[in-house]
Amino acid sequence: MSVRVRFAPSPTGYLHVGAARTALFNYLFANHFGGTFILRSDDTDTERSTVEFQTDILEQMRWLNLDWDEGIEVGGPHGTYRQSERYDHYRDVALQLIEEGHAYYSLVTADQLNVFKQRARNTGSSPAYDGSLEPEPSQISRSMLDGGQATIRFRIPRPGATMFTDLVRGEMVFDHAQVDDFVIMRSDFTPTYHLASTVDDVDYGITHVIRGEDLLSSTPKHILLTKAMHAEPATYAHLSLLMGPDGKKLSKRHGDTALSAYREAGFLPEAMNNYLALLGWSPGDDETLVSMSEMIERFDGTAISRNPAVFDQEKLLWMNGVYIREMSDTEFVELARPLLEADLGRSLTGDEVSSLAVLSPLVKERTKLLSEIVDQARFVFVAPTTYDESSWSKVMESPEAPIALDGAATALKALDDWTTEAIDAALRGVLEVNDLSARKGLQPIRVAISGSTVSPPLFESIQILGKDETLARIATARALVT
RNA sequence: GGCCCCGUCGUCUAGCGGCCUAGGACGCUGCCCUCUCAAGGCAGUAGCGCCGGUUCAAAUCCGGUCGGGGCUACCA
Repeated sequence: MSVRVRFAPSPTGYLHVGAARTALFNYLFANHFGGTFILRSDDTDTERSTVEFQTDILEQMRWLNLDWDEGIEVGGPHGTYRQSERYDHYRDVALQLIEEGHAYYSLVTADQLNVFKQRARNTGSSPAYDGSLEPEPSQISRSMLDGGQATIRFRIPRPGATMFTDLVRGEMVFDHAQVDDFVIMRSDFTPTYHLASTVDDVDYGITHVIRGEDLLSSTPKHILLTKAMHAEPATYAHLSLLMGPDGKKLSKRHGDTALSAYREAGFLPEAMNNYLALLGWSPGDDETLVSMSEMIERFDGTAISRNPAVFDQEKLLWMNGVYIREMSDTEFVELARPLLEADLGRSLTGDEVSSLAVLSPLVKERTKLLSEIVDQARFVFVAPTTYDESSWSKVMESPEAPIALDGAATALKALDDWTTEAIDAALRGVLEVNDLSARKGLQPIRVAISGSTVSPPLFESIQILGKDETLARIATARALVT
């Protein structure tokens, strides 16, 4: 039987990094076994679900290149893959479960349940609702059921226990005394997550359910439901949760959790995938940098870690830098150009695009975030209007500054061969004549042309800038030096 | 409170009874390279939560303990 897995987020929030990792693991697992990766929308929470969130989820999935073979928007043999459009079907299943004695109309109130749970807490017994508060069937009237009061609950067989082998955690046993007679249909006759999700897993032929550990204790419910539907339960794999730097479950207060925020900050999807994969999975052989195809080849679901992982932005940042450095200059220009144009508020001319291409390998080397490119490269396209304050006071107020600037102006003006090598030689000549160290003599020039003591390599920068522009900037800065 | 999961450097992890004086990566520190910043090279820093047991031998197996996390909704 071929592998069929699904990622089934509920559109009640943006796609966050933890969910993205779950999606990734499902994707890798499916592709490793040549199976099918399905994207479904578990949107039974009509109160909190929004199209905005749904759109974000699809957008981020596509950005990460986690292509799904079946599901939302791409279609498949099971309709729209949105639970909100299958309510009739879930009702039929629920009614069938009642008919077969696996479920019942429940009239217990929230208040009664609270008392029940509180008493259980006080006596130290199980707080799982066992159906003991329901009225005698003979006392249930038609009007009670039609009055919108009744929910439908699944009847947990008691005594009993559910056992299953979790792919990452091994043998699991849950005593039914600890499992609630849970609601499968709300009083407004809409299905809950447990029902809809399980019905879909059965209908769609899901073979492996790979999801977060927060659903581990709900698994007995899903297995019992599946069996009540006369189906074979899937194999389950529960992934540990992602934590914030303080060891608490990753949430907004730890900073960005929305994947879109990482995209906007300038992270590459390749880096994101690589980093996320390492959170809870080991490719073996002490390797850290793993391409998507290598991950697919190695990910068979066996090397998944059981312990929770802290989402470490520092390492992600490092990895992003690695991926940026590894990309071709052409790719880099393609990514950098729109960023620069947005910053400048205009299109780049053909000559400017050429300059960017020459500059690319230099900027690429010192970029960890795509968003940093603009600050590094802007000076090539527009002369500094202000100078970085600390840069200026550090080098332009030194006694060497005017000497260096004047020397450079003279030497460069006389230079006809505008190559990096010639510029290098000319400027070093200036250093020698004036007995200046490279540090003392070159930094003023750097500040003059780039506005800062930090910039791409000087000689290359000057070469790209051109003679006229370079001399103009040196003159402008020189006029401000006393 | 009940049930469940987890516990190796600060962080992600390798480790499946002797190969471990515990390996790799990020970070951090120092040195080298160097026109700045990066990148790169080299070196260093730091860990098996604790207690007991099994064994000739335990990070690895068992029990307990402590700590962290999850679930305990007509949310998913």
